[in-house]
Amino acid sequence: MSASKSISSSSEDDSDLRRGPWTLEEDNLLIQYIANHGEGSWNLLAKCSGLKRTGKSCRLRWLNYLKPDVKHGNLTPQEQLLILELHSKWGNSWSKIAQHLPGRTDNEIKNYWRTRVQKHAKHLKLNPTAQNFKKSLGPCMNEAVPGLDHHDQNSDSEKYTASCSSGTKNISKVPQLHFIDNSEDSNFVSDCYYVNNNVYDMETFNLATTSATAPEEFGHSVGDSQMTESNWVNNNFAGSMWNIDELW
DNA sequence: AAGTGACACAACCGCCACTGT
DNA sequence: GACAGTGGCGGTTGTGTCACT
Repeated sequence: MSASKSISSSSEDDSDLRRGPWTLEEDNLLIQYIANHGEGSWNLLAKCSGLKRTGKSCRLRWLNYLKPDVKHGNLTPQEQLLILELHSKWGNSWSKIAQHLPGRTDNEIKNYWRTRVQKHAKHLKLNPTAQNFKKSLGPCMNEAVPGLDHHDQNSDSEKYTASCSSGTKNISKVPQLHFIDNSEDSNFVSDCYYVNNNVYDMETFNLATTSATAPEEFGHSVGDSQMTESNWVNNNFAGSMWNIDELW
């Protein structure tokens, strides 16, 4: 957008646009502008702020990275579980899922799903979108969620304890759901989730714990008898089962 | 120590829905 | 009612970093 460019054609406007990673300077410009004028009107923002970016790009940068309440850093086990739950419920409606994970963006969740969950599902020779995968997740996940809305409203701060923590990119150091490929580890039955010594059967999602943990140990009261074993997902599972040291 | 492969993340693209004119 | 513009969403790709050989 140099002054020397007096000839303005649409193609030239396009070529004048910056792409690729944002610089610190651009970030500051965007932050400053939004601080003064607020969010929204992204195209106008893009024009008036002096940024050589599209409105879309500005919006994306702000929402996914610069916005103050955006959490950076690793997804907590609770968040990971929630994503699994919500995805089993809503599919790839990332923005919808993101609404239930304060501070997390749809982009981040989408990335998480694609890079980890989907990949591991592939290793398991399951299509996460396929019927059997959903089926295996669905019943217990759906059952595990009844309090979901209510969680969202009441316990955000306690449930979502994600911190920005390290800021390092070494995600693998964080406790995560482990999807063990049985082709590599013959100790595991096929189609199982393996989480912290517990094996979760993909077919029924029964808890076949190797640590002799009875379902009732999760200390929940389940009104619905058919979901007794599955409710670990939503209750103490996340809170008590995850132990970084044990996992690593 | 160097090279290679895998992984995670940021950003872009295209499409769709909504709103205002 | 039709059209144009804008914003939002989901899918995809490119790049940088890390781990392993």
